[in-house]
Amino acid sequence: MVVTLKDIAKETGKSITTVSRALNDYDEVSSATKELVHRVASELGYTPNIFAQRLQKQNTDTIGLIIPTYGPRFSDPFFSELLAGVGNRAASLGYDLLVSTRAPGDYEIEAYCSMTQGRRVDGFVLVRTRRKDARVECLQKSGYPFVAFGRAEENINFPFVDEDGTYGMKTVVEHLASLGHQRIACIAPSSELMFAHYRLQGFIEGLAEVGLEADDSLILIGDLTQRSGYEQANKLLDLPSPPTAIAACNDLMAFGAISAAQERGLVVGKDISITGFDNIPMAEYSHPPLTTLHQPLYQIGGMVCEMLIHLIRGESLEREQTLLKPELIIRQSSGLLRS
Amino acid sequence: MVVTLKDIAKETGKSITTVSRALNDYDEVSSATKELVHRVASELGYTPNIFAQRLQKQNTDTIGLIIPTYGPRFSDPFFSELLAGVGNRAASLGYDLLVSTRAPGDYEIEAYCSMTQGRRVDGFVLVRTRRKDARVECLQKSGYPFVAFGRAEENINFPFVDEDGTYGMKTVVEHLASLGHQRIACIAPSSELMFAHYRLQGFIEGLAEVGLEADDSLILIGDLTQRSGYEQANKLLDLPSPPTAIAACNDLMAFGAISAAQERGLVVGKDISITGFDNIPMAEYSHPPLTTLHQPLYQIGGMVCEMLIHLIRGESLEREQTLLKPELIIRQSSGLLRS
DNA sequence: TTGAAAGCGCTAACAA
DNA sequence: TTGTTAGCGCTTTCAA
Repeated sequence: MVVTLKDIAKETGKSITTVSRALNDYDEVSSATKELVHRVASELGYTPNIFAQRLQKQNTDTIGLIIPTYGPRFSDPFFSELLAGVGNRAASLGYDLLVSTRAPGDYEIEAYCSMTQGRRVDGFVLVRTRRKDARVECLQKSGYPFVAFGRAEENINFPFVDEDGTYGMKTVVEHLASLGHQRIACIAPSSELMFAHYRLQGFIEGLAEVGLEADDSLILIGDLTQRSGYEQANKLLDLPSPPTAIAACNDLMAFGAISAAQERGLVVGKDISITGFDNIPMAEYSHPPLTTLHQPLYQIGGMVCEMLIHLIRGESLEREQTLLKPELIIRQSSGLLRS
Repeated sequence: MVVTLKDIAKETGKSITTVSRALNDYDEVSSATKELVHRVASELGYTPNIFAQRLQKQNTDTIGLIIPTYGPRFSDPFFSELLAGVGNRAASLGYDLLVSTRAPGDYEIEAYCSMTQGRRVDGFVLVRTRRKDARVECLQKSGYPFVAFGRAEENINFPFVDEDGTYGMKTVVEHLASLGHQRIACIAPSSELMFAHYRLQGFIEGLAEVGLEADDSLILIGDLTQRSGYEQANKLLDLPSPPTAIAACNDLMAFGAISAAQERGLVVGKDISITGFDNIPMAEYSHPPLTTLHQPLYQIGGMVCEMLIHLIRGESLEREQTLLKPELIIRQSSGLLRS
């Protein structure tokens, strides 16, 4: 039923070896034989058995991506776009993409172990690096190639693509300060997440650069969801002297903050300025449209994937580590301080 | 370097066969041998070579999921949650998940072909069925097991889980009518998508049931994105006699419609009612919180995945086809008609 | 330019 | 209860 090399060999009167060589376009095979073999192969509808190939070649032509799913109702537009970027690039380079979804924690590492020990994949794309990242340790120990979207702490070295969150948040603070804001709050995710660390650092440095004092009561921790943006913004707005601007560290939390402000009758962009980070497609059509920092997730996914495949193939990387400058997109959610 | 059965055989003095049988817990192996083999195996850090197993067993223990990515900036929270549901269930049942991302169209079918012809997966999860669905044809022809999230046209039969969109939209229309709305508009995706077809049908039937006339000028086509919700809502609001309520066929478009209304100074839930469908997590924390229909995507992903694995294992399904009743979640985006 | 034969690591039919 | 042997479909020496 399923066509194998053997069938083609029988049909053409050649040996299995010759057929294999012809199909793999070896130089030593005569062009007549090649043509014959190819014709018969396509007539019979031959497709190689990839497991036989993989067993023989001891590789998998597959890359692994383990998506950290926060919460039971995991629904982050961030990952859709990244996944599309990784997936499409992998396909175009002839690689399969094995995806696993795990909540961060113990079981997450098991997923990596089962993929590495079972040699199911040739390498990994690692997303959303963390300060003390067991995944990085695990992969470095196992010697598996991987490329991360995100950096680690200074002393740990690996190939990555990352956006310069520090720079990004600085430009946001600068922007808000230039609009006259002096009490600027920040809703940041736990600094356990490296990107959050860098963004928060940018927020603090940004304040210093424009000559504003950092006020700890204006820095709250969120969990990246719209809900937590809403909750933390409410806390900020309840302060005796509330901020006139809120810089959220991602768009989703910014949306939540906007809802909280609007619920109190504030006009966002006038009474209060709120900014995000990521520029997810929704940011353009929210009310008001969101001032945020653009992150080209689809492209980043592609870059990371391509770097990984180079690594897997033993090729050297043009750049081991890339830091992208996010672009500030000014929309109507930020505006002049009302005097 | 890599430990194989051979190594364990050498170490224990048993044959490769016995070792294999011991590790696979065959009855006929003496418990002493089993224990010995297991001990040595774990001492040596043995893990089976899955490709050898798959070559031998002629199966893959892998299921395929091809995500249709609409547009270059694919960012649909819908799929994140579904993916998590499928992925987690697959993992817990011992299956790998091979994901491919393709824009609907010609290349999409290629992805299915390469997965089927290469026998890379044991079966497929099919998402977002379409009226004339080349994927269904392709899979039915190839005889590959698959389970869909979504139905096809009446004459085509396959296992699926789906939400009853017709019922859902009827309850929405009923709800809006009970609030006094008479001019109710609908923003629906192209009826090419089966779920859109059912939802639109529910909208129309719902109008009839409450004794309202359907007005074609109040039914516009969107593409599921926030942007198109925004654009279509603007068209509706520009009508000489604009609707007092808009039922969008998904949450994202509802958000876009809300933005459009708010931009004109309308208070959503008072001056105009706007509803969605899906109840993505954002719906709860938007401004105003969105009246919508809940779809348990995570659970649906799990169900579909589990059904597929039953099918792959040749087990019979408890239910071949499941239709879920979506629950209406009433929030503040819908309210009494202003007189 | 081609073919025979070995082997990738595993499972399973058959024999002992 | 265990071992021998064959074979899954492929690639790759080695020899002709």
